[in-house]
Amino acid sequence: MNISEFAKEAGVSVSAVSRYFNNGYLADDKRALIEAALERTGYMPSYSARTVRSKVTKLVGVILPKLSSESISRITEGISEVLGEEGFELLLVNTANDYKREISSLELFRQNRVDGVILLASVFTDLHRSLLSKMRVPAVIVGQQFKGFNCVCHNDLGAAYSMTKLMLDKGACRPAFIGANPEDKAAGLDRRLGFEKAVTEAGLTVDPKLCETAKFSMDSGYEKAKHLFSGKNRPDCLFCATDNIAAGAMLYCREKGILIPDDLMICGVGDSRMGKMLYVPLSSAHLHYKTAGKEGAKMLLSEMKNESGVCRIMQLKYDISERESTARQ
Amino acid sequence: MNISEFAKEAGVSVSAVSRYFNNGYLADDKRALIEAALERTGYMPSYSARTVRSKVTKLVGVILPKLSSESISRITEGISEVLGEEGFELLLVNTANDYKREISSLELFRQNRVDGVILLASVFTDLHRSLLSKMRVPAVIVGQQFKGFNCVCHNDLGAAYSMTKLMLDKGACRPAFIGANPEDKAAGLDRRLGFEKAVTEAGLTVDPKLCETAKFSMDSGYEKAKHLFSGKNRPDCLFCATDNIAAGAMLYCREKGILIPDDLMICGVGDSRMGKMLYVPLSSAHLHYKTAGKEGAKMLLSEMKNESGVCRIMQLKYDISERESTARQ
DNA sequence: TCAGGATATGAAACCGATATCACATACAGT
DNA sequence: ACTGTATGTGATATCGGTTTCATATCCTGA
Repeated sequence: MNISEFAKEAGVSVSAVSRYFNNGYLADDKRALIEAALERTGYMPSYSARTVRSKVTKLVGVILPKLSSESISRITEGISEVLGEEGFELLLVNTANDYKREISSLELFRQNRVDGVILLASVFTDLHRSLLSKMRVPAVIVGQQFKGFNCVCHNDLGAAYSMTKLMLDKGACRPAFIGANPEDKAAGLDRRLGFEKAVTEAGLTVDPKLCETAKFSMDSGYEKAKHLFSGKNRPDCLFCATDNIAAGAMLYCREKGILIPDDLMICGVGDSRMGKMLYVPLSSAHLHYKTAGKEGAKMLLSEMKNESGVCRIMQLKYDISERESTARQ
Repeated sequence: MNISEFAKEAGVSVSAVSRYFNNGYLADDKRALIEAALERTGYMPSYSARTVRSKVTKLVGVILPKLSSESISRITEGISEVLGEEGFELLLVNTANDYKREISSLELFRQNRVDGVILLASVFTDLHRSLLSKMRVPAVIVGQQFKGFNCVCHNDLGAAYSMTKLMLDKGACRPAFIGANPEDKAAGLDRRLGFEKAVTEAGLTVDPKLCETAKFSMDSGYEKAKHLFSGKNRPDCLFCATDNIAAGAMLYCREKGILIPDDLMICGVGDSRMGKMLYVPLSSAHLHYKTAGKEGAKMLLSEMKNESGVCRIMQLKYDISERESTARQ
């Protein structure tokens, strides 16, 4: 059933029906006629038809590298909360860390499908940049800083620095590092730089043999920890770029009888629910993921309202959650 | 730029452009002309305009009660994987466990916005039923069994039964229970019934004083465990409806020096990543969440292809992950 | 040679809404 | 009485595509 059939059924004009759904001028008697007919027929205006003419989709495209990750799902929750309040729905694309899908989703969103785009991704390339600037709707990047675009990001360098410093201040002198792919500027490169800054500032040198690059998984953390402890120079503290990596490393320590924090202090980033529950509660940098999602959504909303054109960058603060894994005297 | 402007720019007819994007008959020379103009202009056909006429949205609505939950994000990942392969996008609604938003989303999806709907919800009412049957597109429910509709669900009763039996078989004789809201048929009622079945079969009786109802959170598990241990009749084994609840209970035990598994065996349901990493690794029923999502998506796909009209129910099996928390001799 | 299918084409109707327009009425202020 | 503003109305153009239709050409096999 379309609007003209429905209008006939209700005994009003097509325009009246359209006005009913769009808060235009409408007399009460017509309103009642329409409501009665609505009861009888269950008519619903077609979303795409109204979008063709009005150009308003009330939809925001969200591109994610993964779904079942605590940090990402928290960010998404923040996004969904803020946009939901404003009547926006989410068109979600899970790229499964596939570069091609990231690109093809950005292409997809050029078909006037969405009023705005929020992009979470780990590695940014020139192709991203070119597609983002071709975009006809506002876009916000969450979790990474990408020059020339609207961003909400964390202070990854600071967080890594503080956590490493925390351990060095307690007397550790052979710091080890398990990080992520340095092409990922936030979780990979910046956290590495933060670690290195703290080590250097403490008057120590970064031992390349005590630095590993892992994937974002517990298994990978376990393997890299094994590798770290196979060398001669045994570390006495370990900074991991994520809590998951740290959890894997701790699993290895538990198996091998390496005592935490006595033999090895260890900390992560992200302050996951799991970290608090490990056999030794994990010290971690608390990043405000949900806030990042919320702020990203707010930034997008304001971009969608006025075409400010000014590019904004927001960096969120972090907190230090100190627990037993670094509780050495 | 619209299709007729673009057609003029490319030097072909509007029909030719439409055919180019829809694999109709088209001569190679026109194809080349169009591709060249595409390079020059970056033209993209409007999604909503094509949807008005063709009725195909290539979109599936997914209604979730929450985003940042491991089980739900796993299900969603399964859904997204299968539908993504078939070229569908997800229109995601996070209801934040708000009953009204569940209903309003179902309303939303009646505007010809999606080709199908997947619904995850905890509590089902007559209103859900009535809206689902008014739906003009196929729908599949994941995680609950709801008579008369397509469902993919877990064997919650069996899982709870097996986990409880596991502990009783090891000699426990004062079984306790921390469950979820019984209006949630799957995680609340069925898991309770499974617990009760195992207890009764073992020749024991269910002690109401050893049965609590918690929320789906660690904090709530902690509180309910405290309450359980405040009574005179101390339990020697504890079945929790979720791993999160179990983790909270274990936290309490750790604080109070209640030894696991010696003083208290404990197990959960869901086999979360966290459960394996707790200070005593948690025994749990492994539910195949991602598979549930995948199967739900496949079921929806087949419904969207042919209007079978037959209602199907698929119940997935579960596995038992036995770990130290029930390792009593 | 001719029937008939596959390929190819562009004009025009159509999808189901909203926006515009010209116009009607009621009522307040001058 | 006259003007201006807010409210209310329905016919119709319009949004940007797809589908239909009438028609043309090429090739194959009988």
